[in-house]
Amino acid sequence: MKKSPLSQQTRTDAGLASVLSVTVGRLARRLRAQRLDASLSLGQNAALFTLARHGEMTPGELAEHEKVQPPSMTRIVAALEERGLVRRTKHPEDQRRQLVDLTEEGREMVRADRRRRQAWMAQRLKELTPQEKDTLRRAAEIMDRLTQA
Amino acid sequence: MKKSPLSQQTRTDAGLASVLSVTVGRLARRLRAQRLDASLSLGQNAALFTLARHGEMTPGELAEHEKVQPPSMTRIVAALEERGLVRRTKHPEDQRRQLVDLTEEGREMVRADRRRRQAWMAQRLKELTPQEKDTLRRAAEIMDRLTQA
DNA sequence: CGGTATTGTTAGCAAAAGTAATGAGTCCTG
DNA sequence: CAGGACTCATTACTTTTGCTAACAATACCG
Repeated sequence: MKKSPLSQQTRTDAGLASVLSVTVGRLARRLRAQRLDASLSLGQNAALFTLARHGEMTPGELAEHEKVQPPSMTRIVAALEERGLVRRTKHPEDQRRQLVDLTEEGREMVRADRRRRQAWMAQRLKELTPQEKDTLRRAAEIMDRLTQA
Repeated sequence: MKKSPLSQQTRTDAGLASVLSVTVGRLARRLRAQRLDASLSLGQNAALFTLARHGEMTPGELAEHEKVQPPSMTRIVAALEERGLVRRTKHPEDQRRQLVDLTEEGREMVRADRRRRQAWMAQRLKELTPQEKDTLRRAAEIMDRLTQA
């Protein structure tokens, strides 16, 4: 089995941290550039996605989850609301807070976005073996946990 | 074996594409925020890292590799040169081109950065099993290939 | 030679996220 | 039960980071 250049730098935790940082940064840029139609920004998509996965939550929780500062989330939510993709309701027990949730239109957008992303990534994914895709699947879960900690 | 919420969305290529996009975006933000001292931006680090890995190359090649446009790389290289981390020399056979390479100081910075990142990530990585770290290692290589395609 | 292509840079701009300050609402304590 | 401290979201402003377009210098080719 041929040793790839990368593997030589990932033996240590520090090496893995470096490689992962660089790779993740590059892939994030690539994904941003890929978003053909300027339909939704990456952040907007992420918020929508999170709501779809976890259900309604407050802007603050959403910001915490996405690892952005509250003002950034305010902007994201405002943009999504303007487009009718989310709805804001007052928190029943605390008038300071709000609850953000997807509208049916928002849910459809999540589905549409998933189809759209496939246009670029599916080409790449198609070239991967099932094992490699499985690796990515499991890595996504692990990275997800990393961001939470 | 308990089924995680994520796995339900990654059965299809499109689902995997979505999850990966969101997770990668979030982790990239997290990493950016993590860069404690304002030592180097993510992009600067990535360029440095690439030079450390592949040796000297022209700004254009570097831009191509990092998936940014040439003007962006101009700025990154200028910033690195100003700090004495890289050196620019004229290409021996083509006066238009330049060759960018690390200085010894740059090499030390790569090492220092690796140690610095470890401060945050090592905490997370420590909680992972060897198998999980291996998954990340292999995923990094796969994602690396994805960005090249 | 003279025109075209390529490489890198400069200039100007736009998107996205951050910090600091503000307003509204809640909670707690004296 | 009033006043002060705290919390959540927002507004205002700045920073970061990348882009496109236009340009200068060099190389290549007919």
